Amino acid sequence: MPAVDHLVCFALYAANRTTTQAYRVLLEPWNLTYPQYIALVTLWTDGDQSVTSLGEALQLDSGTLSPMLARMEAAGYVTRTRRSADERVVTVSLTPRGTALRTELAHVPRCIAAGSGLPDVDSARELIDALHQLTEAMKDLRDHPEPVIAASRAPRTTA
Amino acid sequence: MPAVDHLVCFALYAANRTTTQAYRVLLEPWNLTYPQYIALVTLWTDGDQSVTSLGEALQLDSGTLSPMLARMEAAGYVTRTRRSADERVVTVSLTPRGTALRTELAHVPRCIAAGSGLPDVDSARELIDALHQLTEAMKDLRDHPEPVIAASRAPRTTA
DNA sequence: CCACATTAGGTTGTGCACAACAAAGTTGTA
DNA sequence: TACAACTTTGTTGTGCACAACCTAATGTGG
Repeated sequence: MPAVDHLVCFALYAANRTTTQAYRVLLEPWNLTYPQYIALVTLWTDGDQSVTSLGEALQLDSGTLSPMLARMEAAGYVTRTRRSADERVVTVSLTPRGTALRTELAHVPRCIAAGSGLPDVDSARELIDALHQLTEAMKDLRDHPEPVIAASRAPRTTA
Repeated sequence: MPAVDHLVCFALYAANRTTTQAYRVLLEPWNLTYPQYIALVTLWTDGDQSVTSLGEALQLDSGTLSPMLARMEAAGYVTRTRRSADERVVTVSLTPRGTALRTELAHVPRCIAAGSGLPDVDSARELIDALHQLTEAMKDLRDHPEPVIAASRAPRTTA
């Protein structure tokens, strides 16, 4: 077994890429990527909204979203219009075609859920909770990096 | 709470990016990225090896590794030499500088482990196992995509 | 030996991520 | 009303990921 397989970070990294690959197979007929799909899920569920709002939901910044939304607009799934009340804000709206995808892609979450190997909703929620906790812990670490003490003897786990 | 937060796939996606961001803070002084770091971990642990072997360990293909290893060679951390016995094979070897990083970066896994919020080695292993199982399930799905049956009523979980 | 398939690695093109920066609009305040 | 500070979005440059393709080297059957 490769050395990195003992690290939480690598298990996360590998699982994320493999999941993205599974989505790729499902989404390819619509020329959609996984990040584009979750943007659509957000728009379907929470409705048309600003770039910033979408970025907060997906935890992505404008450097990622601007080109991605431009591609989705070119594909005819969304439109981008500046609000007259505040010309800084761009509202991302679903087109009829983008709205129709909600029905066309209804099999996607079913395929993923059925193929996930997770036996029920509770085990899925447990995994989600564990990942959310890890995310929050890593945000702390990212935003408050402890000064490196060379001689530190922190408790040892294998993250 | 954003709609996508109920999906296993998004929890995975967000946790992976946030973990990478935490590593970025730790690795930035050495101009290393997270994928470069796990390549080094593999070389430190399993020794010099071919590009293919490294790709199997990290689950990455030559399209990703070739440019990355070229950057690591330019940084002076590894060398790439063709084997005389089989000129197709390139051996990736640690330079003295690359080997020295193992000591210099010894704080990195400690910082991540201490900041991960995982209380002990057992809980880390549980999470790793759950992620490995998910990875294998997603590999199955990726490699054997079931033909989409529009009327399928698969058991519902929220993956 | 020769034609062919196979294998290893590299190249090209597209799409995220993200840091750093730029530009335009809005707001608070002197 | 000026004008500096702030907000929102977009742009640029770098580095993964990965599909598709290419080349060189090796192996294999005839």
